[in-house]
Amino acid sequence: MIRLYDTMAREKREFVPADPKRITMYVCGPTVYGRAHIGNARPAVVFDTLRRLLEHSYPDAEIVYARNVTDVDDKIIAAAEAEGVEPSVITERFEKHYIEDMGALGVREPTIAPHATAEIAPMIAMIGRLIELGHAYAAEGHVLFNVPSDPDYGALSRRDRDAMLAGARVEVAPYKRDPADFVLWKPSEANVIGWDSPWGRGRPGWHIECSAMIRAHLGETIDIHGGGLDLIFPHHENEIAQSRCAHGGAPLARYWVHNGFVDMGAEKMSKSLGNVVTPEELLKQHKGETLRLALLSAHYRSPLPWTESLIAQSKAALDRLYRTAGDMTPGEVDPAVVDALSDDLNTPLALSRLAAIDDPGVLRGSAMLLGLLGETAEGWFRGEGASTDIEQRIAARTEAKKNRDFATADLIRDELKAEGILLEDGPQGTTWRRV
RNA sequence: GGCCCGAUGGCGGAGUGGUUACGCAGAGGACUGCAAAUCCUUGCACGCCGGUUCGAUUCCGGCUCGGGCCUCCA
Repeated sequence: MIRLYDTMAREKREFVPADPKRITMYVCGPTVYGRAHIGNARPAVVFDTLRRLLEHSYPDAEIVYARNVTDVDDKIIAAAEAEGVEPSVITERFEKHYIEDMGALGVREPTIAPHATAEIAPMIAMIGRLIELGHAYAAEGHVLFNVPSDPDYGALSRRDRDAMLAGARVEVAPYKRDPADFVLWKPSEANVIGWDSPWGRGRPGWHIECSAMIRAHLGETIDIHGGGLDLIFPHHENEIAQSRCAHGGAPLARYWVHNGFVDMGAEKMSKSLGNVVTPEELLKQHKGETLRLALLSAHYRSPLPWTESLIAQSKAALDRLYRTAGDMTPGEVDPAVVDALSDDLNTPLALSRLAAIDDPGVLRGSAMLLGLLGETAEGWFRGEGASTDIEQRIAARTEAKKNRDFATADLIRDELKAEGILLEDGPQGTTWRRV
């Protein structure tokens, strides 16, 4: 039995899929205008791990995991203008990077990756439906969702209208009927990317994108909707309002799962704060798997302080796990690991249980549920590349040792160490690894 | 200001009404020509003040500190 903390209920709930043969999960993906940072990678890794758990726990079910790509957005438009290229040049480049970066962290590609620009028709259809039903209105080329038309608005973020407006940081546009109304469709000037619509040439707002794509690919009600804590309000609140109002009250998602932030120092890592560190940079120094373990070392809802020490600890922990697992093929999954993950994806507890496994096959099989120990110990410790030279020098050292010429033996060992190769003398002879 | 979350040893981080995980780092020992790795042993914690209780790190209240959201954000 899997239990998940549901943000809507503010408590852990037993996960029961609506259809045990087809489990649907949607996670808000990247807006592809720049390189992802390690904070962006957290939801990718967390929900990738949840997906692996679902696949393990529901072997007979189809697990449909959708992660969207937002490829129309004002930041994309700005980036394209700055480079003097079409927006698609920007979005294709950064989507490619996103897939590479996440792939390096052991994140599998989702089942479906809908792109906003390819789904304009369903968005227009949903907006039209909301207008028909009196939940939205057109004004000066915009279409706005009328928040007061939805009595349940605010249920996810637990805010009432006064609270939402009290601290509003943005000026209220004059064409809004209500200050809380948000945009479903906005006009595009002639030189800006846009599509024809009943309300003129324009482009979709951010929130409608997810609602329309969920409906198109997964249905009116999905099992799990995921994303970062900062998306609860307004993004997910607005998604809920759009979808529920367009679908006669059907709830958008049965479980709302939100991950906490990666922190730099005391505050969250974010592009607007400018305190980001990217997988791109980190991968020059560290293996992706080390970064993945670091991201899984705290519970997904807790803040995760990102430090050099965390990376070093993760690396050391993986060295030990790989030493135990060796090159054994994956075996049974340890039920203790499944239990830990099944309790609201308690990855730190699962990791501690991994550390207690002696059997190499069971260890590898269990670790792979977390997307870890995916390569051989040989690959982890030695990497790719020729090694006959190394083997020859080790043989020379072994010969020197046999002659009790320890000066020569130590010289060879020191030389190799300077090249980043560490020798270890065991009962079966000398082995080596890269450090 | 409103809403929400958190505070655990040198670091990361679970968990629990009573004997306090686990990992990393440290110390000692075994092993080793010396190392490394491994194994054994080991020190170190539950923000503050009250309350409930036979007993609280764990439950309740207050406080302090930190963080998040309040229409850019994973």
